[in-house]
Amino acid sequence: MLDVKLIREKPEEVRANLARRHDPAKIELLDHVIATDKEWRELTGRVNELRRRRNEISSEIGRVIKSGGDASSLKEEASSIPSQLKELESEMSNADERLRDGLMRLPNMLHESVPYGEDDHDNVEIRRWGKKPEFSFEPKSHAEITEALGISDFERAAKTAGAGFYYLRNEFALLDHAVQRYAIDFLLKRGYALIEPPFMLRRAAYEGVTDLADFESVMYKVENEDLYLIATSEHSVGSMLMNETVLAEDLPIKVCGISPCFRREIGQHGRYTKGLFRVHQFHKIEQFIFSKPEDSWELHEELQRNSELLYEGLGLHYRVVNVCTGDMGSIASKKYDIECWMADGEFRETGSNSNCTDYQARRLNVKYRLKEGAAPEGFVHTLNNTAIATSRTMVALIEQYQQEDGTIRVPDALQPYMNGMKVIDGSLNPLHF
RNA sequence: GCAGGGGUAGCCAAGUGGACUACGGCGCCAGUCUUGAAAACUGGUUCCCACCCGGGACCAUGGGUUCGAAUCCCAUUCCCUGCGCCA
Repeated sequence: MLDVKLIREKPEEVRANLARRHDPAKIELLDHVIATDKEWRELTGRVNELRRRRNEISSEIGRVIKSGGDASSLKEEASSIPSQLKELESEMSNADERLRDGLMRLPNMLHESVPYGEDDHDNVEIRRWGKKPEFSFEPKSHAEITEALGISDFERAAKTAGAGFYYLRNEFALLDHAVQRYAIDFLLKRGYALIEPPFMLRRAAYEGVTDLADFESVMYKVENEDLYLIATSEHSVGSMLMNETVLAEDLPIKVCGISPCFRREIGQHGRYTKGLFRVHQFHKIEQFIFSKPEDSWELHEELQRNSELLYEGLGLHYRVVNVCTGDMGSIASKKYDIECWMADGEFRETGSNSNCTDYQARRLNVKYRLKEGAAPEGFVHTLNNTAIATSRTMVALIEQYQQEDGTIRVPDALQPYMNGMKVIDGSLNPLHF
């Protein structure tokens, strides 16, 4: 959420920033917010004036009664106020609700280093690591490879849960855990606190961390409960400090969040949906940081280095793109995506690194103070970055490490987490169906 | 799930319809004093509107009763204790 004062004081700055997004609806929304804010302030003034009168008369009544006098004429004068007040207050809270709703839908201010562009084609590649894998044979997709090895079963998952689900078997399930432990150990060594958070959140917490439109297209809701399955541990880790004021000396708070992630992925059918690339559930090791405002841009780069080192440790060929203005979601101020090379020759997103500045913190009301006992200094900044999303990382691993005989080489860094296994060949406790 | 007790500012804590402008203490900020610091004293400490005076809101959250609610009523939520259930 943006600071409404920024919108009041520098509306042209906000408008110019919004214009970079190629989304005229957001400009209209800004105008709506400005008008609603004006309306709200006017109503607030009238309500406060009426309340002042009521308070005056009421305390006068109190004084008269205490001194044994007759307050009935004063009471009569006061009796008309509550109904007037109630009407004005309901107008005011209506305006307040519309203002808040508008503010919750206005996106974050984009950082000046975000490249201008219309959609993901305009994202700017800033780095490429490793070599494109060379094969003496026609490389296959991870779905083909793993089904042939008997370690994945997408068909039966479609039968029992629908498209976008999977049964991972034996080496594949082990690989899922191996990449998680690999990422966890990497972050533990760097001082990140390990947190396994709630896998469901209430709406009030959720609204603080996510774009409201996501509720329609992304979130699974639990029936008859005010609970939503989390789409990433970013959401439950981020909302952990909701309505709290932390000490500056405790910042930055660096967290390694681990959780399953659940996503409906409405409207994504047909977009590279075969196999494990786009699924309704996966595991993710997430990096999350609460920081002082002045530190967030440096920490954004630290998070980026962490992700790249993780992929380099796995020997995966990847590139980094600076996400352009037209491809940016509403929460982040700046975002880097990491894209790994896949067997069809394309680089596809496997992770995403965002500096959300104070946008989430203002929604969640997470502040910091300089000393114990001091008044709050301001809102913290929040950052989040994928460490490893198991599904997509495994797609890249399997497709880049596939061998001509249909087996998959296990990267050195993962072998300790795979009980020393060097090659995945489907021989671990095979299932004959 | 049932029964009882509770939630007051950064922390502790008083307050059961009008003296609440929420007592008091600790912490924190500023000033006075001091070579400097401590102590002492004075003012301040959350949010909103106006920002010059000032006004409004906030006692877990949301409603209600009343001229007036931290205080009374209802719902929700969280914590504690006991019982029940349970991996």
